[in-house]
Amino acid sequence: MAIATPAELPRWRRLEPDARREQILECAVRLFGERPYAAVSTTDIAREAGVARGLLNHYFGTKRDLYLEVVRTLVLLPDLDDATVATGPLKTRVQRSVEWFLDVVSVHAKTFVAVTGAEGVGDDPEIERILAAADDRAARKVLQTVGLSADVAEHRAVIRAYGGLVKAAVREWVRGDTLNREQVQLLLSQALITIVRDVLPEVNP
Amino acid sequence: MAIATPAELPRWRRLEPDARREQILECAVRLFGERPYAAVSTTDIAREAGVARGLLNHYFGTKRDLYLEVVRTLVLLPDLDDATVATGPLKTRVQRSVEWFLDVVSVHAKTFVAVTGAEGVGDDPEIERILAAADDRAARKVLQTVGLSADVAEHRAVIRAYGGLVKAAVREWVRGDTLNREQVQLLLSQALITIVRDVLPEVNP
DNA sequence: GAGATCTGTTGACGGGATGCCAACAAGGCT
DNA sequence: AGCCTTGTTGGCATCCCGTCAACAGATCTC
Repeated sequence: MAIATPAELPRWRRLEPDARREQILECAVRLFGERPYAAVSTTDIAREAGVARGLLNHYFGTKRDLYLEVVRTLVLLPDLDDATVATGPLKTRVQRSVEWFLDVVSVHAKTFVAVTGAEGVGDDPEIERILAAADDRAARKVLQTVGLSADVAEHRAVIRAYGGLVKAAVREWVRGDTLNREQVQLLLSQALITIVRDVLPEVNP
Repeated sequence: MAIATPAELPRWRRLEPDARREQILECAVRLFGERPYAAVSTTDIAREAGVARGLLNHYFGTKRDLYLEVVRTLVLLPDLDDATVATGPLKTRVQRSVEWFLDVVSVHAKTFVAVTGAEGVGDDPEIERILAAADDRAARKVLQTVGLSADVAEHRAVIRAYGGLVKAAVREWVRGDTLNREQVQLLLSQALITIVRDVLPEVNP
């Protein structure tokens, strides 16, 4: 027996602002993760969330603002476990640090590649800023892990550049065809060791 | 004596398809190099080229197609001079190669950073493909310069990853605040030396 | 439980950008 | 001079986005 149909049932449900915002954001993350920015319309996101298009603007401002929120959500990396803050010789610390990072990445591999990948013409200062902040945070962690101060701006800059190597290497790996994890680990470890040993001491003002 | 003014002078000049195409492409390169994709309208490009908007579609198809053409144009790097194909010890060859590269980059610095800059979420397969091809070309050049075969897929993959380091480092430099050219050169040289010496031999199948 | 109130949500409007295409005209040919 | 080729224009139809006034769930009051 079917449930009795009420004469009037609500056409839409009311949600707490935080809940609604979260729900919309989730849909946006999914869609922006699948297709390029321009290929995702606010109509798509609204439909996906089962919501009027105008509501996106109400909660996030412009489409671009929503997009920035998505990026901010995706670039967050979990903090380094205290357990993995290594002691011992440089080589050991570096290797363990790289291992930890690859572990983390391998979980969110697809998303990670999507976020750090896709380089194209048309610098977007705002996005640049967000990613730069994330890179700087990562650089501080790396310096801390290998036992150096994170307060030297030049050192952080070098490590941020090293981050470019990390991303590119992970992309080669996750894309699944060209390098395997061991090879990536070797590359990243050797490079970081050289940087800490031979480069950082020279860029110190 | 001034030239006699004809009663009617042409409202527009006819150009050879190639010439017109080239002219439009130049304007597109300039604008896309300055602002993000979405912030450049076809109207802007058309106005800049002194041409009707519809002509862009006639020559390039969609705005996106024009954009891809711009990317293709920008990622081309001049070939390595034969003169700079170094002989001598590895260290010398590497350093000269890095120097050459930085020279090239410093000319197109602004554009280079714009092209290789991070766009953010939303992998664009087409652009990915174009940039990957360019990276692979660059990787072959590097391998050739340091005197190795470019036929080992794993080696090219490692060097493509190295390209990530190069781009990130150049960005730190060109952005003008964090690293200077000497520091970048040191970083890139040391890293490449380590890669050639300690990494490539290990990833050989 | 009926009405007042609050506010989350809708739907339509205006501005702007894009792709398309038929008509137009510049420049060469006969 | 008139014709022909085809590079070029300009307007139309469509879609996307931001705004905002009006609507209607949900809650409170009496």
